[in-house]
Amino acid sequence: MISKTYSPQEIEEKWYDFWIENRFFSSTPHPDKEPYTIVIPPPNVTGVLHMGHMLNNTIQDILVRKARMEGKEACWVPGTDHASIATEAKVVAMLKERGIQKRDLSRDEFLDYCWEWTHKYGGIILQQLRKLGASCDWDRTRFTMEPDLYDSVIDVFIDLYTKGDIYRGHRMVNWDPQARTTVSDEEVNMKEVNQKLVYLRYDLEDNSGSVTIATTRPETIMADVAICVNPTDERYQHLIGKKALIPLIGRAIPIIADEYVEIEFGTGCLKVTPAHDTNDYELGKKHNLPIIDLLAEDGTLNEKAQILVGEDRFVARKKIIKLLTEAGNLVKVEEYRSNVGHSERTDAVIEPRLSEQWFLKMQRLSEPALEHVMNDTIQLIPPKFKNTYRHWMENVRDWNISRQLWWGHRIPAYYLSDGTCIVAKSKREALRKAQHELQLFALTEEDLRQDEDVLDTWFSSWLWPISVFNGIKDPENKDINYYYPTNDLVTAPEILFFWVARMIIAGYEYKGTYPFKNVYLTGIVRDKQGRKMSKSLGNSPDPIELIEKYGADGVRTGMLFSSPAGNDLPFDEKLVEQGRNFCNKVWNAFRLTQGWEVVETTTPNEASLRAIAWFESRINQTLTEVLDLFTKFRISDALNAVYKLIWDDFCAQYLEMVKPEYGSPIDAATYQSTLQFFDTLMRLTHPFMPFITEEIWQNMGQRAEKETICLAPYPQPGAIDHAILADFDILFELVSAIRNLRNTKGISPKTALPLAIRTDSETRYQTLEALIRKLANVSELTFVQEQPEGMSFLVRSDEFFINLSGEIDVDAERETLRKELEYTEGFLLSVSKKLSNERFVQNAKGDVVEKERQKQADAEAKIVTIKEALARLG
RNA sequence: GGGCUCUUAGCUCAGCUGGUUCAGAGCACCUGCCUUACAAGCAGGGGGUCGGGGGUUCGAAUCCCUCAGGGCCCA
Repeated sequence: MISKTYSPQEIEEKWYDFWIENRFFSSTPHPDKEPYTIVIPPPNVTGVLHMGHMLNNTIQDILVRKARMEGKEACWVPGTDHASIATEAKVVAMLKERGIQKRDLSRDEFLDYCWEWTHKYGGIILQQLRKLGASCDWDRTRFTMEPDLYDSVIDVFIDLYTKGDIYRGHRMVNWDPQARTTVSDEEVNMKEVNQKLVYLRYDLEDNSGSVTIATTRPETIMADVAICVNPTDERYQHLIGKKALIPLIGRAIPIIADEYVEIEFGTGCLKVTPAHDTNDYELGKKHNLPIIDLLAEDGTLNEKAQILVGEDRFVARKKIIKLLTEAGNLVKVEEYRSNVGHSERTDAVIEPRLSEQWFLKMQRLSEPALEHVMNDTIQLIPPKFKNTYRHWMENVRDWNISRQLWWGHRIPAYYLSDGTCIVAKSKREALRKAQHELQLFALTEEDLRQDEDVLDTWFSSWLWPISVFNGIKDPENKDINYYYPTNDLVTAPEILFFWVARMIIAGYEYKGTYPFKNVYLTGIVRDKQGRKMSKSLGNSPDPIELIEKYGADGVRTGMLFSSPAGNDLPFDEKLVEQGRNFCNKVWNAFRLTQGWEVVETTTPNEASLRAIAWFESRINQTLTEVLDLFTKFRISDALNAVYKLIWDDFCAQYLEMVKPEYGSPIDAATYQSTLQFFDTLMRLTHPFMPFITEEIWQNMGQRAEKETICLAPYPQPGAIDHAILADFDILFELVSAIRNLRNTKGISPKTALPLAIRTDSETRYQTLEALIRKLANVSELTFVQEQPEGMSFLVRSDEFFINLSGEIDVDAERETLRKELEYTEGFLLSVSKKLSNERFVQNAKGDVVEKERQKQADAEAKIVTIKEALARLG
């Protein structure tokens, strides 16, 4: 006997192993088949599965499974990226536990630990994806640090450098003093914090007075190189050209004028500190001011500060206020709220810092990437992201691609002792270049020093759709030619610029075409309070535990129930519960059919014949709808349509129609049709719920040894008989009305009732008679012209009577009819008003007017029926 | 401060290029049921002036303006 509830645990592993053993998900180029390709957004190699991954990968799996069933050569490439900062942070923490400091290790030693970490934890997230049912081609698993992908990154760097797109320069960058590396603008989170705005008096060098400036960063005054006022500010005209003395250290700096200074802010006098503020840096360049950098890379003050050397910037800030107070330079302190950048990785306050970095020029590269999104060659879903994308691309800044880290692709630049820089694939290559191009024949490899920095992780993942097929190193290989451009990319909107835009750029630069046709941007999974789910907040359920509790299919559908593209998904375990319940529903429908005794000798009864004809059309109608929703990437809506088809139409209606009497067998023809429908439904549902559909599909008939629903054809819609669908809508209304009557009168569903119908279309009800009897438990069905004894009610314009001995509440019935009449008359009035409005008849489209006329006629007929019924009640 | 976006039932959302008295779905809720597939279920039911105001139109949840509030991105 089959279990009463569906038990996913026993089934999921069995089928996943079966799929893998038979390599159903592995793909090779088949020139005669249409390819369908997705590359996974590579998760951090150090990561574990979170709710965002679940949503994201469920959607990818649905798309790829459907394509596979549609006969396409489906290829979903999995993999991970090396995540420089995140991985280093974890490795550093691991070393700390073992009592080892990163700075005590050589680069190679440290990298050994990184690999150790990667090998230990690197596979976890991919293993977890299997639990979800992900149908990736695991043989193609890639990692951004594996040799071919590593080489691709280096080759691209050299290529872009040779083209003149990569340059080295001093720039103000975002410095994370805790991680001791640069981070990109995108990795800086602005947070509003309370600060102190400190007013400081600088005495003039000529003793003619003083000037007061306001600053939030008093610890940087030792790096001041000027004081700037607005040239139109009358208060300070007399000061321009004079010199002021920096408090505590007494260095003289000029007072200059520039429109940049806001007269209203603070005192209208700005201290200019080019090394420690981006705007000041620009101002300094404009006025040819020197640069004094008083911060070390760990955020402490260096010897250039002269005082407080070695103190952390925040400690120094407190201490210097005390010193300034003692020296009598402190005028006042105000509370001030402003935005301060924090590192996404370490949450340290970002320091604008001047340093030598590598940059990629974005202007030329971004042009095709902007154009082809705007003209929909690449489609963003939902399209509202086009605006955001354009805004970013039109204001794109050069990309700082160097990171002061060790774990990553080391920049292939080699320096001679005089600082000359040679970009080459290897030290040997660099040496050869130096010897030939610079005529330095005496040079040895010992004289070359490789750049210490690695490339930004995104500088490897932007090649992902190409490099996973080795399309950089071997541009004409079979795989890249077949699978590229890929079809769909599914990812989170937060990395639209980090990653998506840059992949598009790389696609056009290296393949001359788009990397993917559609970008589906999922929502962000949030908790009930609207907060983003994150590990640090601890507000996220463990996805694996969820799967164990509800089953992978339940979790997949649960996540999808309320997640239209681009909209956030407020997660609620109730959704997953609903998903599990759905599985159970399907399971029990299967149980029902398995319990039937089938006899070959009898033929289908009238109810079954009608039911089969109806469901045939109904299934085709839904199929058409689902396929259309898929083309619009409305996956959640597609699931909902499938859900309703199975639960409402198949289980609640169809199965009840064909279900034999208790203890009676079912005829073979009806049984076969039902199984056929079930088969179609399972194939339709398989992309959403791969495990349970495979289990049922395998058990509902004889299957060949290596047959799988994964490769069974996806259902295609056939003809829809709209007349029968319309008839059944009336049937359902009628059955509902009778059940409602039973409910309000307290009549058991087991009590059969006689039904009389007064109608102009008897044939319609004649064809439905068997079903009316069965679904509403009607004992006899007659057609009448006059009112018989009993209760009456309306469905559309037809009147129905049920003889309930002695239980008629005439007043209540009259009241119901009166309400119905009132409503219908109101309806008729509004329709008639519309039709008597000449401008409506003139302006509205013909079919709209025609519809209104139909409504008018229907309403009039209905009013007549109601009035007659009322008249009979007296 | 600039740009984008959103506001519809108690909750989460759907309602495309205006056209049924148009206001919908799921969950939640209420009533009655252990009916021989399923209580993770069955049958039935209530619930909203579509954020406020103004405008365009024969007709507005849908288009325009404005106000209020939320979110995201950028400075």
